Amino acid sequence: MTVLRVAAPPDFRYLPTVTSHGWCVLPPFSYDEATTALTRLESLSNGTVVRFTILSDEAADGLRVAVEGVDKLTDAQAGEIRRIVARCLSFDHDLSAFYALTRERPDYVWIERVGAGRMLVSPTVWEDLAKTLLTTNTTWRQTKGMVQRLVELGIPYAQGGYTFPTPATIAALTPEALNAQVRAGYRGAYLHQLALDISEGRLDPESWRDTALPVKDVMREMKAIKGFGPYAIGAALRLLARFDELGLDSVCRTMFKTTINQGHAATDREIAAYYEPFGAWRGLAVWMDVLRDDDVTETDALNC
DNA sequence: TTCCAGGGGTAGA
DNA sequence: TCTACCCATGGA
Repeated sequence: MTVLRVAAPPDFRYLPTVTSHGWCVLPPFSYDEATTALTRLESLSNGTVVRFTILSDEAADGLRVAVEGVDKLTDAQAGEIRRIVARCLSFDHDLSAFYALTRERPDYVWIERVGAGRMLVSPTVWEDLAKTLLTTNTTWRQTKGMVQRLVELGIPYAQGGYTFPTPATIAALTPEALNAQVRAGYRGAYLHQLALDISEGRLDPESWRDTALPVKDVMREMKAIKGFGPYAIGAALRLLARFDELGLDSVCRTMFKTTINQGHAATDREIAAYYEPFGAWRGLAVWMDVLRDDDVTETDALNC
């Protein structure tokens, strides 16, 4: 086992980022609530399959990353793992403009105080899209089951678990074979088509990371993906640190009803009006309200 | 049996 | 833009 020390940005907070939503318990991530360790299996670019476990190292203002699966890490492998960790924990995300907005509203000052706002994301946009698709019109429990069965199509790690399968791996299956394994219902065909479009070069989700690319252009490409409607687009945009869409789902609507609207159900239009003052940050503001409600980060909710 | 879940596609107005 | 209806899956 090799331990890497990874420096984090000054305003980075480990726990609010790792538990920013349910991704931390979807393989190839796993989360140990007792130790707050975040673990992930990854196939490095030279084919080495590693398992790395991230812990906060507050004394060093950074992270401690324990890497297993390779006797001695090369500099290139260590660099790759550092880049993956930085990406998954949204190191490069600048929240200062959002925090400036929240300082004007007493109900939202807690966000900057605890250092929330960064989202846990996957190393590839493909993985985030696939997982987002598997959250649509289903329960969190079933999402976890579908993702577990999906990663069983990835590369196995000797001591257990799998890496996330590549688009090419999924595209190489027939839609029927894919769904025989994943049991994703009607979503299976959408997932297969997404993998096919990426692996054959018709869709390049990684290009969406370019911050110079207007969000409207990203949304146009997302809308063309079967299975991606308003919720999935908003959720996927949030993981790309673009918060222009609300991405409302049943969790958001329930939160709004119970904690903001005095128990009264609101239309999506009314919810949108409430978050309008947050402008381009509204998608993050609504998710922070969900987090404050604590339905998403509580162990029961994650493990149900 | 029916309902519904971190909804979305399609057809028709 | 809106509504009605359909869509696999599995737990309640």
